[in-house]
Amino acid sequence: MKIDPSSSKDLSVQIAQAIRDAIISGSLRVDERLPSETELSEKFAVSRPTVREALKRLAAQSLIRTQRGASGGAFVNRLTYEGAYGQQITTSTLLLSMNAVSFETACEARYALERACAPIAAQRRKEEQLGKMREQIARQTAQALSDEEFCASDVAFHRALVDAACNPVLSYHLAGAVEAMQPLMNMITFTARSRIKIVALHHNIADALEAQDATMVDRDLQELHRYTVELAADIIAQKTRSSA
Amino acid sequence: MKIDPSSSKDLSVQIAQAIRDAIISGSLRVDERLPSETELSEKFAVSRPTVREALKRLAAQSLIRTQRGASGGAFVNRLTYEGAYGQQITTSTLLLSMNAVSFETACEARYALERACAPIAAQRRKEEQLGKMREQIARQTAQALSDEEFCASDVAFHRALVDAACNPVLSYHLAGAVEAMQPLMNMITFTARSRIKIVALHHNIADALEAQDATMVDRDLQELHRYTVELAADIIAQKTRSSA
DNA sequence: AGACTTTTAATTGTCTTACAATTGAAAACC
DNA sequence: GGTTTTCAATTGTAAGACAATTAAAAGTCT
Repeated sequence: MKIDPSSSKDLSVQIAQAIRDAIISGSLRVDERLPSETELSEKFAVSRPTVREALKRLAAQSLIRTQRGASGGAFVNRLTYEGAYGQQITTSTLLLSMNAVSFETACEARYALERACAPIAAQRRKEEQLGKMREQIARQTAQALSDEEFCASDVAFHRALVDAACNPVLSYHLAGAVEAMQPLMNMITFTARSRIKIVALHHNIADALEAQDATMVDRDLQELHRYTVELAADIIAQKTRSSA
Repeated sequence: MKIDPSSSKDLSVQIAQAIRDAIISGSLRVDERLPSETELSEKFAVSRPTVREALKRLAAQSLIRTQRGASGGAFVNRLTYEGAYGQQITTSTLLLSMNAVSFETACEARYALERACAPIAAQRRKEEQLGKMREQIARQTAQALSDEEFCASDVAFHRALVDAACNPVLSYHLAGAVEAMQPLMNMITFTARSRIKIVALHHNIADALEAQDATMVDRDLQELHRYTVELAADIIAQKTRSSA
């Protein structure tokens, strides 16, 4: 672990990089304790605030966690699926919100990926995910939900569908695609009629999944995709009209 | 912008969160300059090192960039696709390496997602991506590549395939799935015979894409998936034999 | 001896002050 | 007017101090 003080890069960046490399290469294992901040500052020949800035960088990526007190210190984090989901979702959401991605583009990506999960999900679906899906359908049907709540329930339904594939890596990749759409979906106002149609499709999907009919699931997802884009197009048309 | 000093959370975490929220909500716009560290420390009533730790957290997520000198400071970053790709890939790679994901699981996710791009790619493929694919095929055929180089070229080929769908959101999501497999793929030794088979499939894929034959692309990707898993299974069997 | 309490030492979190390095802009000069 | 110099603002880094936290060690009582 050495750094180059003459490099153009900031010291805290170099130190963070050095520790990151040590973690990735495996020379620092999960749950292993890093040297104390004082020791690190001696090792790298920098001040403690500089070491701390480096550690905060790593903490922001949840590569390490810190604990106070005797026998405290910085520890290498296991990157859990839950943690990775979170990072994935915030990055995806930010990417979409900052780059003026069209609704069509984001929606196309989302449904393409979701349809990829469908055949696997149809094959492996368990009672647990089917239950979650039906639970969300019930929410969407019975209760008087706001548009935001309806949208959140929609996301929960689709996540259950993805999870039904029983492939955590797939769930991880899809998390970003599905959740990041939520801010865009929130712009849509779901009328009573459109809700009925969406819930009906959700019903079909859950039934088809239970019957392990991958073709049917795919068809309904396609229809849901088409209909969602149609709804969004209506909203945009309305806005254009009102501003004209 | 206020924070709660009595909260159980660290001040630098709270400050980072406050600024992050301001960015996400849009009250801080892209390329806008944040107040100087001194001003922030007065505003939040904390010391400058604490503010700095907060800023480093944000910089680690590339939400901001800093510049020294007069008229320097911290600026809100636009999260570019390139930047997001990078974060996506490192997170995905770390997730796979730290969680003992089986080759089959990761491979299934990757090919399922890639096959989702195929129909769109077949429809929209441009000369540019076809060229890149053929270029990588040529590399894989002609030159004497190490296993790592062959593998890297393979990744480049598949990224070109994904990019052919002309949907940057899709490319972003796939970047993690494809690139994160590389460390796992690097464990495979590609014999002359297996290379010939893989390159033949790449050829078929490129041809089918040019002919806009989505069905054929899908079939070849399935075969590539099957063959890759078979190769990996051989390696694992060899290792088990040699250790027994 | 065993359970409970107190002390202690290690470690991170934060503050203060200071100086170095960088850089754009204003001022001075030719 | 153009060039150079100076300056001031800002981030980067350093050093030292104290507060807060926490686990372990030491002490104490039953």
